[in-house]
Amino acid sequence: MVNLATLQASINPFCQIRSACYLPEINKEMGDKRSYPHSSTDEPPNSRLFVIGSKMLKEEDFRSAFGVFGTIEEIWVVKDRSTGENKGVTYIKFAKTSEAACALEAMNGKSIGNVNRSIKVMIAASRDQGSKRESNEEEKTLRLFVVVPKTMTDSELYDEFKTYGDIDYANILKDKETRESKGFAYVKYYKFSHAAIAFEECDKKYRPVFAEPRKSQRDLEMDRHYSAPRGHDQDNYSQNMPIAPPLGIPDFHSSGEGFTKLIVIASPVLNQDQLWKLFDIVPGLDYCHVNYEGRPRPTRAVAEVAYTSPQSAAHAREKLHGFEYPMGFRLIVRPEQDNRPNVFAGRSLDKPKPDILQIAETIAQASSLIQAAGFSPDILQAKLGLGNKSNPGTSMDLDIQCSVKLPERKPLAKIDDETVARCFIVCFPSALHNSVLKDVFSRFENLIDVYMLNNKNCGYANYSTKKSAEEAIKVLHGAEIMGIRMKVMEAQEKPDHQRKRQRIDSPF
DNA sequence: CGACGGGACGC
DNA sequence: CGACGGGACGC
Repeated sequence: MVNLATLQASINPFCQIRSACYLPEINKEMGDKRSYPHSSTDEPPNSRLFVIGSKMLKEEDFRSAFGVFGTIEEIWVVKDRSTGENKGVTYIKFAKTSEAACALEAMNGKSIGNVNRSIKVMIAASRDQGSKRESNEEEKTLRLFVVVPKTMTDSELYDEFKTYGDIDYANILKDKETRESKGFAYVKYYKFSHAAIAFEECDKKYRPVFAEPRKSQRDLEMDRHYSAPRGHDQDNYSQNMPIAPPLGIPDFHSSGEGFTKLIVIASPVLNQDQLWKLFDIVPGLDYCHVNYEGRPRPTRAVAEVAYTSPQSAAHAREKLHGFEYPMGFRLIVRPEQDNRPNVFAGRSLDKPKPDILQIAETIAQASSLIQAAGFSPDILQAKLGLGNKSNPGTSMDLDIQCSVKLPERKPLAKIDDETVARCFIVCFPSALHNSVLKDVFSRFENLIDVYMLNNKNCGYANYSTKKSAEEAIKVLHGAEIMGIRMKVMEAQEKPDHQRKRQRIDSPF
């Protein structure tokens, strides 16, 4: 038996228990589908429990034990169809996911009614999948998949969602090469009830869903076993890492042997001349050819960069791989042929780490480039670890070519600020890249997000203050940026049916 | 002259 | 041990 006190004690603080005032409603007649449209489905997700217990337990036993956690929509004690015998399993449908979560966490393993045996409480599998269980069951109740503004960082996401419970990790998905946000993220909690509260209470703009579980380790091993039976695996544990480490900038210390040609992945806003100047920092540049990939507008530049000696190529790779140029884009620099001769096996790499003199030299060499490209030298210094206090953002300013004078960049909006003003943006003849948009529109404070619609030349910039949107319009409307003509005007209100419900914080 | 985004994890 | 019933034209 459990009493209310033990229940309360076992319920976590993030889970709001329904008080007695809800009980009369619970006690009214059940099974009325018109008032509980979801009672026979699993909506909202993970709101239906599957309870294994004694065949002696009656509906009322479940009602009195589980009713305290919230609104029960239906209790179904399964009986044998022909004999009518209680089969010892029961479905309990709650109105809310968090209610089911609290009930599960509090009641699993407890005994109820007058039966001196513990019950087992699980999330009911959806009706169509029968009784078969996911290989890694728990994950589907702990992990949310959310849409996030492109301007959001991992730690902002973490801070935003930690208000609902203890977070295992909060990872924004990023392009493997450019490291730009893809605009969605996983947030994993340690407890189902925390994930459930986040699912229900977070701002609707995040469009949360419970994430589909990743393939289990066993499944992955099976796959590997049948496809590529090579070597040992190294990382199936990343899903359990607290916060994804920034992808290392691997292998800075490659030997100066084996390759003279590099493949460079870079921002599509860079032209061949800019890339040439950058790679020409390292003596021995032979040529630099650029192609642009991505339709309808380029999403990246792919350059073939060759040096006259392997030492130069290795040096360029070492200095420039992972370098953020421009803001938001890390260069990817790798040998054209990555199946290098295995010089690593024989001897250890005794090449020293770049020392302070080398770095200083690089900076000196870079200065002319920086001048030419319109960067400020202290940003590069900061980037290479010598720098002064300024610009903690560690990213470089873009070389924005603009027909009008742009203000300095300003802080973005606080992460939970609401959009109060929107600019409608039209680019002609083609859309500007995200990183350029972000740079330009963040010159007016409190930018929330800026984006172009898919395959269109128009988009929106969202601000949390009306003043900024107005200033952006005043400055940018009619301007020409990177050769693109801009129209920036006040956005019409969304049509009614697409307006998302937003929190209303204003007292008025 | 353009109007309302986006959804899956390195093998 | 242990996985899917019942209801059914009304206000």
